[in-house]
Amino acid sequence: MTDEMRKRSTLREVAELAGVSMGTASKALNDRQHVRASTRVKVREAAAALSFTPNEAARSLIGGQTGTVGLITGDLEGRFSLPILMGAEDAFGAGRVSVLLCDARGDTIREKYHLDALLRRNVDGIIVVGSRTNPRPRLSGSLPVPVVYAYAPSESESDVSVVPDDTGAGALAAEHLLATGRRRIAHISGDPDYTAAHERADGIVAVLEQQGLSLVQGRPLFGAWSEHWGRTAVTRLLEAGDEFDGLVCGSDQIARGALDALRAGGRNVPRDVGVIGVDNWEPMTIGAFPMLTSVDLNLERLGREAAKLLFTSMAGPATAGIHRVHGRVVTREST
Amino acid sequence: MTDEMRKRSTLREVAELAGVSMGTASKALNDRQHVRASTRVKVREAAAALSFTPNEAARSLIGGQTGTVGLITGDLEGRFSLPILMGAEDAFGAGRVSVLLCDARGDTIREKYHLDALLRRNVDGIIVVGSRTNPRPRLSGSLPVPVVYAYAPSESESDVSVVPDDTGAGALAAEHLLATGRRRIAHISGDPDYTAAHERADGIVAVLEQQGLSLVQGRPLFGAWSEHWGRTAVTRLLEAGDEFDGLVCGSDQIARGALDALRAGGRNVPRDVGVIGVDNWEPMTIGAFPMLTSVDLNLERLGREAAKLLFTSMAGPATAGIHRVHGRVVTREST
DNA sequence: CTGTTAGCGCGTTCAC
DNA sequence: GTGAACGCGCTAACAG
Repeated sequence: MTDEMRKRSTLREVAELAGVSMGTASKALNDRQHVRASTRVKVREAAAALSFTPNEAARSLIGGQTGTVGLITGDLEGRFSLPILMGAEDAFGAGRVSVLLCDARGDTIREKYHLDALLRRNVDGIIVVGSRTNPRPRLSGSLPVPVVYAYAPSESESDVSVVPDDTGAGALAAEHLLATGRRRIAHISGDPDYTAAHERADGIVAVLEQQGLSLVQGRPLFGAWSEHWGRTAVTRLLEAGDEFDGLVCGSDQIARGALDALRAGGRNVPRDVGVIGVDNWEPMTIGAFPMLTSVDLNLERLGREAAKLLFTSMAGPATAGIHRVHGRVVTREST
Repeated sequence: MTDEMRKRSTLREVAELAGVSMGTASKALNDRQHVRASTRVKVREAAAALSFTPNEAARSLIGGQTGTVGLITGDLEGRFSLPILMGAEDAFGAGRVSVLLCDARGDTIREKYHLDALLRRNVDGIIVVGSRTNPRPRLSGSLPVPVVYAYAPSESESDVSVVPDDTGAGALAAEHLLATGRRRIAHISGDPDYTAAHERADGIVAVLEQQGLSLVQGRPLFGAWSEHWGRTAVTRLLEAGDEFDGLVCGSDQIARGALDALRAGGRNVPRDVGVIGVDNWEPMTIGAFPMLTSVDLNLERLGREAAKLLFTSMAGPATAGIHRVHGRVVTREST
């Protein structure tokens, strides 16, 4: 661009400017012993004058570690990857570790491609983020670095995986509705191809059964993770005439549609029906009218957990298997 | 973890296994000349057997380039950063360049911190993504690598910036409403601290004036980028009794709130009022009822543009100043 | 065509 | 307390 294309300065230049040898300069800058205080100051000043930044490539060539981890995601929107990224930065301590983010777009070929790029760059570890919680095939080949699977667990039990506790999330939602006095509870969820849809439903049903209750219509209504489906499903429920006073929606988007249809059907939320969603996706929950109660899956925590597990895996073996991160209910106006 | 902790193999090992020297092995693997075909095959096989991946750190130590760019974002949600990330991957060719993503969370201290980390890692270039289109201070210091500012332009004209064409977006929205026969057009927008709010309004007003028209109520209603504000503002408009048949909303979220309030006020969309938003954020637009027409700011294109500009900056000076990326109207049911 | 050598920038021995 | 020498893994230039 302009004047800013200052060439990067090297340790040798710093040493020359300070009038010492490279070895001394190195020690001075890295806070090592056997350097006189006055020399240290001289070197530091020289480094500052040249705005010297050590070359990580050279450094990692020696140490074998790069201070870099790879994050391969299949999650286009970043709804899951970004909290995980932020969690990773938190867990590692910002600056100490940098994150290489690759978007595989759910494509195995691209995934392999990015994996190669990450290995060439000698990442110290890899986090693989899925776009749904269905188990996924492990990364192919035997890798020279630890891998942690986040959101979508690996099919292999010997891998380390961190997933949201979807069964628990369903249970939390059901318990919350029961606690607010609802007894006739319906459940609308998304695409039945998603493991999460079934697990959340299982969690709900288990809680209801403990109270001798069952779902309105006897089963969940599966469809799609969309507002449209939320409207359609509620309309059907209303037409069927099965009265209900509590509604668990498989996602906040479904819940938004449900709120619309309930209002259109003359039902007041929360007076006539309590509604709870899952995800606690704020643009959806805060924007809703009334504001939507939702189960937060604690994805940032999931991200931090994944980062911590990767961190321990980098030192030695970490506990293999599936780690579950619990959610929490965020209460708003709809219940 | 388990057996997979295979040590990384080096070129020397490949060379030994293939029974050649390192130099030859290097040439063979890098498709360089002066290697017999049979030798090349032998080396390749050895490399495959050891699942050898070249060490980029060593390679970049020689070439001075790391094949890595930094992306510093202040955009928490990733609404802008991720399209830009994907655009960058597209533009560079996936795998050739990897992206280090840092989240500065709008904090100057963190930004400086991450900048340092990126420089230590010898990135070939940096893209800075803002969370709003207001001009922002340039990265401090004279940097040894090119920088491109995306979404939020640099305050300095001598930097390279890429921003959405907000004035144009407003104009597109107004033109679209006029084209569908609306004449009495109101405009609800977000936080007036955002440059984007004013520019979009300017674009709308300019188009209306060309037709001898002006905004209902004579000026835009500024507030917040929320559904709540959309509802409030429309309610006020309806109460004021100023009739309108077209409504430009500064964001899709505002538009969602507006749709709700219009329905509550007995107005049919699109029959009585045509509504158009900005962002084309699909969870919002597709989920709306009726589905929302919106101006797409073409952020992926903005991302690709930023990546291309960075790419050219890496070779030589690129055109300084602010580059604007035009939006487009995505027509749905609300107009 | 293939092998040998030097050196990228840095940290870490060792001698001094 | 300081400096010189070696090597991390790789490529480039030259020698054979």
